[in-house]
Amino acid sequence: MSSLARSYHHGDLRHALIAEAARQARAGGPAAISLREVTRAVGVSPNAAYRHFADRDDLVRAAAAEAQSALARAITARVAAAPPDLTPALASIERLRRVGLAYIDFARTERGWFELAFLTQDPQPSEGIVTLDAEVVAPFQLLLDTLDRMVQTGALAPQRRPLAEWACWSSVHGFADIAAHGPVRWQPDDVVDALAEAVVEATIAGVRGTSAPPDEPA
Amino acid sequence: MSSLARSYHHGDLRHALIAEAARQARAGGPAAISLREVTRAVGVSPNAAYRHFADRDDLVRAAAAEAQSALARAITARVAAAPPDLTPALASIERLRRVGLAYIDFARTERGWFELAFLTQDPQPSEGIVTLDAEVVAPFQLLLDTLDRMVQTGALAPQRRPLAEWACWSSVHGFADIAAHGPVRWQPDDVVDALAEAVVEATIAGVRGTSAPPDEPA
DNA sequence: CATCCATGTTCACACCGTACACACCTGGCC
DNA sequence: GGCCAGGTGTGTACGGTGTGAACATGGATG
Repeated sequence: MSSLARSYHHGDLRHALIAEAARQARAGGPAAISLREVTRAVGVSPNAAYRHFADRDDLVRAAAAEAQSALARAITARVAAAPPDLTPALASIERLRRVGLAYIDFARTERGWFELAFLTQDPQPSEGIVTLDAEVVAPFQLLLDTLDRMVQTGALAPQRRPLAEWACWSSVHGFADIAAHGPVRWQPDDVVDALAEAVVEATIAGVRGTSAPPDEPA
Repeated sequence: MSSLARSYHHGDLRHALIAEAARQARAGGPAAISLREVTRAVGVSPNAAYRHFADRDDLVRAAAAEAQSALARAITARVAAAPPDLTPALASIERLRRVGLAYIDFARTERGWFELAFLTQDPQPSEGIVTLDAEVVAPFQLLLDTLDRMVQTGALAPQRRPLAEWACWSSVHGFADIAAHGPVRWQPDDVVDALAEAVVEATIAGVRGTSAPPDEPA
């Protein structure tokens, strides 16, 4: 029952299907997920998937959760690699910078997962009005925490805290999308890097109310 | 030859197919464009499309151009409706505000076309390095013009002009995408309106470098 | 009138998602 | 131990899709 694999029942088909779906989406995005090909790769008949998912969309959504956590992991890794010898205020600002740059880099290097992670979740929950925090996903929560920490360390004036997450997420997500799908995509990497840095710095300066540097420090 | 329709040759099948494809994408986005259904609606056999497009993707790209010009029209209409009694500097700022809000509104009210307009254009042109302005689409050109006009009227310091288009486009496009696909989508309209306004104002202030509270721990 | 060729048609194929009926294990009952 | 129930995977089938190859048409051109 425990270590006997491949008998007739798979053992943990659900997770195997999700993993394979995520693998396929990595290259071609959500559209590249084929239910038949996923089941084929796992070595099971196409209809076996219907024992674990309502339909193809249901499988894709499960894979999307996987992609979101991959994004969250990329961000936390980059945040953890920050230099340790900073004042609390500067450290919290550095953290925001790293959240933004990691988000953008993820969109560029893992375009398929980025598309997958940002899929429209279909219907609003039956409940009447949804508080935003209710369906917040991990990557967004990381941003909220970071901004809160900036307030604690004095790097962000408390009256600037409200709505700051939208300004930050908008500009970083927007540039990430442009870098992944827009015209910027065909530019050389170092050009995109420079643009990304400029956008993130402008965003940080914008939420803090300090004026952005017109020139780039070498 | 001229007014004889429906004989055997369609007359202007190419444009008819593009129009129908755009019509289908309006509701469900690019994925909702079905080559067979498009040809069916136009009253022609599926493979007739292959006389005018290399494959389905080619048709979708043609429809995407249509969506882009619809976005450009929405923006110019909103810009044209600006109050006429403003100083040049204020008028140019008001114009930037209207470009941003029109972009966001288009994403919310014409989600399918918004997705369609922002499709990844596949391969970079055979030419080595592409200047960005080369493949600039109409909506982006409107933004560039607006920023240039702000410099002319003194509403934007010339040294802040470079890269300003990326800061603006990023945050506005990012919020548009979040409002169209992200969690914000399920919020009541007036909440989204308020957020949109806040994001646009923050973007304008950020680009111009105007903000009140001086708080510099650096 | 004869002919060319762009345009549209027909047939065929492989693939997809999925509904339905059936086959197989496995765990809980007697 | 034997048996039954039900969760899990299979087989078959249907209608949909994009697309290739061969064929038909009919308007423009000699």
